[in-house]
Amino acid sequence: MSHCHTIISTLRERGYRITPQREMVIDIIAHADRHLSAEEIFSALTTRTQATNIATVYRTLDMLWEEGFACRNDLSEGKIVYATHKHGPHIHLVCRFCNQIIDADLEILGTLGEELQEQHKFAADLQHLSIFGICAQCQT
Amino acid sequence: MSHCHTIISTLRERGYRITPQREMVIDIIAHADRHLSAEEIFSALTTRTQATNIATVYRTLDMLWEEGFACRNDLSEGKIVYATHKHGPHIHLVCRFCNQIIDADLEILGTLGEELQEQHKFAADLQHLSIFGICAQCQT
DNA sequence: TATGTTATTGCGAATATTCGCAATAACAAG
DNA sequence: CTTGTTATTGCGAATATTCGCAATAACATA
Repeated sequence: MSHCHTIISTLRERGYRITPQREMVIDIIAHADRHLSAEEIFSALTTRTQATNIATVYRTLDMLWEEGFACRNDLSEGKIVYATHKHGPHIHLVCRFCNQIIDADLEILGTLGEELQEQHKFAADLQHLSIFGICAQCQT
Repeated sequence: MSHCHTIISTLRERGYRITPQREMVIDIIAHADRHLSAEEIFSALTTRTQATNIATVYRTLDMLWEEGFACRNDLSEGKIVYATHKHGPHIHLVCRFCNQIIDADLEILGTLGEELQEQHKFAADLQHLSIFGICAQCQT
């Protein structure tokens, strides 16, 4: 089953209604090779259908983010960008210069989740974690 | 030397000009007991002076964030909030329900910084790290 | 398949954030 | 203290994001 269909059937199981708009938004960000802004997603959407609206795009993206299927990064350049979590949970290394996103395995965090729970009674959602910094190419 | 003055003199050393507006914004967020939105900071500012503007507030907050003196969190509730890093670098545990921010010591991350450098050649800026999740009170 | 419930959409308005540019003011140097 | 350079401000416009509400449509049930 493709990545899109996995997301869609999971959403259905969780009680969400699957609308064409939601399917198309999921399809667009799942097949993008980089993070997209809401405006970019909206304009990709309008090439497929006129029955759409930017507010719906924002709502869908928020929902996907809350359900753990998209990441959401304020790159401090006037907009927020979105992408799907393609291959299961992982953390995002966001380059401040080129805005490239590198995926890293969750296990690099070691016992961080347990430690936060022990020391601060905090249930961390590490699947949403984005770490800002500078990537290899931009360190020159 | 107070926390505000430390920030201000460091900014001056780094070549920034210190304006009354900047001093007041720093003072406001440094003495707040929680994260403030730009609008809240702006209205606190207008009680002190009329010579001010919301765009300047945003620009000052961005600058403080870039220089590592403020954190900046998209709480996904329609606005971004800001606060100073009061007692040296630390990470922020942000509760998704009550928006409370808990400070945690950087050392809880262990060797994460080194590992990211080794495995991904990524120079992580861990002083800006915010981890979302659910705090103790909201876990009931 | 037809129907009822209610989540979701589209729209327009409200709010939040950034941008461009001319005027101002911080501060280094004389 | 005065002057020159130029970073910073204030303003208004542009853009980005959210909100309220009536109309629509997804889907469970019969």
